[in-house]
Amino acid sequence: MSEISSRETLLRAASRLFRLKGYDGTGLNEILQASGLPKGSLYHHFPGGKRELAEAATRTGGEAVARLVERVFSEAEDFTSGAVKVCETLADVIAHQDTVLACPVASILQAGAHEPHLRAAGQEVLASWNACLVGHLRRLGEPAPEMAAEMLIMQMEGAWMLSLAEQDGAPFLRLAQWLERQKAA
Amino acid sequence: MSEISSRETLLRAASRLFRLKGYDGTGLNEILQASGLPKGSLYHHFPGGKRELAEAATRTGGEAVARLVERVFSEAEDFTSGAVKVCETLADVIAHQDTVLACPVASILQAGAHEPHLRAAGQEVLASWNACLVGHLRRLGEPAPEMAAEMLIMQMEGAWMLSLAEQDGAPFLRLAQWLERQKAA
Amino acid sequence: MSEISSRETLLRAASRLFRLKGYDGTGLNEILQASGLPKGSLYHHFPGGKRELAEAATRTGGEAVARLVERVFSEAEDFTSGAVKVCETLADVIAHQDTVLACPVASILQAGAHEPHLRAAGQEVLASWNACLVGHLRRLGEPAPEMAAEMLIMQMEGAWMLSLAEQDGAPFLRLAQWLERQKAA
Amino acid sequence: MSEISSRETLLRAASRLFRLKGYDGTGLNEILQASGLPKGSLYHHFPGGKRELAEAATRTGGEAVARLVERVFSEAEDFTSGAVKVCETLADVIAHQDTVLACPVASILQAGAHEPHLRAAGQEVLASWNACLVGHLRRLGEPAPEMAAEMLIMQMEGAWMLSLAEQDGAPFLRLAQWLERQKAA
DNA sequence: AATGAATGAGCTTTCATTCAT
DNA sequence: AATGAATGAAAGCTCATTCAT
Repeated sequence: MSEISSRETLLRAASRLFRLKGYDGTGLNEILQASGLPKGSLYHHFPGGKRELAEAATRTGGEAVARLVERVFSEAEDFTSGAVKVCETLADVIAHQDTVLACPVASILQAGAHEPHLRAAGQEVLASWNACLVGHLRRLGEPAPEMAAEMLIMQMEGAWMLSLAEQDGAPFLRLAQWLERQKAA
Repeated sequence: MSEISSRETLLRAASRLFRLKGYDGTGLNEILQASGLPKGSLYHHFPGGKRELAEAATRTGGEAVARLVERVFSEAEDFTSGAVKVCETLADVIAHQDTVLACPVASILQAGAHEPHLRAAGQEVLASWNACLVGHLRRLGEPAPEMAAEMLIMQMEGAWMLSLAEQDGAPFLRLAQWLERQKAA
Repeated sequence: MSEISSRETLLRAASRLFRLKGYDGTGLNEILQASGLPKGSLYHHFPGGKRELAEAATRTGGEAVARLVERVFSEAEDFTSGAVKVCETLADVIAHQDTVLACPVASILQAGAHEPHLRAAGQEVLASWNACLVGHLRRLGEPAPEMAAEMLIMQMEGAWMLSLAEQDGAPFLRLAQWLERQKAA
Repeated sequence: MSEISSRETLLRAASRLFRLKGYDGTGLNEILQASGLPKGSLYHHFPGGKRELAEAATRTGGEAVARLVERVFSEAEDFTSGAVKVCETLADVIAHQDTVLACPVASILQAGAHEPHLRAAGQEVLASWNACLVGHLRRLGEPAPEMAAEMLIMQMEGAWMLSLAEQDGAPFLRLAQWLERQKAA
């Protein structure tokens, strides 16, 4: 029980900090301190050290986004309404944070050059988002589901980057607005 | 003469390494070694240290992209053909690198949480891209130039992130393809 | 066990070196090398780094002097004989060193301008000497114990400074001689 | 003209900073910046670098004290009144500083262990004070002029150290008060 | 599945000094 | 008697990790 809790606590603190300061900008001590766990406990839950913790945190963060997409598109009537709802929800999540956190994938991809496992974890998460979207778009009869899915992911990644720069979720709202206009046209 | 060259050399090495491994993932020693300069010379050219060097490198990298956009859109006949050309060129640039480097803005924005100057530099570069695009789109009679410009930037940032994940410029080519289809529709 | 020993070793080496070369003149590497301990171990025992180490070393050195004063004055029959004995003992200690070390307080007080904690540590040590002396002088029926205590401390600090300049403990012997003459008068 | 001024400016800034932060705690850049002189000018006026500058600054600071002693004792009618006046003047000087500066000799003596020239400079200054005092005391018919002179120097060095600790010139006033009581007795 | 003391390589930065002009 | 760019050694400190318990 407390075991699960420890791992979970560690993962939550790590995910937040990696998204806040990046993989290389976050120290292990910082994570331990934020999670209130004893110093030596990290290597019990994550024998692979910082790398393994970051992989797991990336997947954890990625799954949260995947769940959001899954939930929204399960009830969506078409591509546009689903995409708009996802963007609005992300803008809302960001608005409730005091600091805008980066996309969990973006925050560890940069370290991919010296940590290939992290790049692989990022690729997997992106692939999972893609698979989730493609499934729903196919079901909704979208003409080119693969392309539409990848484009939405690109746009969301871009909106997330701009939100990070502006420290405001507004780019997601502008993306939502644009998606609606595209449909109207 | 050699002064300019030293500063330039440092800037070039720094820009490449920051885009390869991120701000926090790149050590000063690494940059010095890559530029072949002696240890003490960095603080002569950049008294503000790593931070100042990264700011300058970000602006340098940002200007290169701005020049590309400017050159392409100066000769473009409409929004789509310009956007497509820019994407194809970036895909081509990436294809000629042995490792895919991140967008110069994305690579330092992550450190913005603990280095506000870097976030500001990233914001400035994004704003300069935006201004450049808006000017051309207005000239080309694009109906909503501000929105179109921001959307293109979002899509390019997203494509760059996916390219980083895949270690291949293909996402830029798929974005170009999608842009052409949008126009046809 | 070895923990205590490590901390103690570090403290001893630091105390000696700070008194020999001053706070700012002593490097951490020097202290580590003198104590034979590995580089990373300092921050384990003294998380506050050089500052914390110097504070502790100052108090350690200050207590040694306080113990000497306490021991001598416990057996002294009057102020003068106690003061003379303390001075002669210090002169003897100095004669047995190959280099004259500064007073532990004087050696860190100079850095007080940029390290307020060190000034505070020095003040505390001086106050402890004063309290110790005042207690004994009161017991011995000295007419103005506070003034006599402070004067003796001043004279000893001065003698220590002259000893440092001459690299010889003779000033303490001359102070002892003067103290005896004063009484006779 | 400007040559003399430059050297003088440098000396004044150096003297203040060495007394404030000690020899090893003061950087050359700091001195240059405080004096507003160009970077390369230091080695023209003081080819021996930091060491030579500190030697000269020590002598400069020492002479100021010697002049004070000379002036006061020229008009003094006996040892006690002269000593009291010197102490009161120093207390007054200190009261007009925002930070208490160390004795110019004490501030460089600590570095004597690795800079023998500095120790020598300190010894010379102390000797000059002693000579000045002995001359006057002999003239005034003081019974043991050498001993009285050295004792006064010791007491003043000690008072200066306590003033540094307390960041207040009061110890000099208490020394003056004690000197008067001694005479009365 | 837990701990925290211990480690040494690495970090960014400042240092006193030199040298070509 | 002047300059300021250039230098590399050394500074204090943090890092991810290991290991004995």
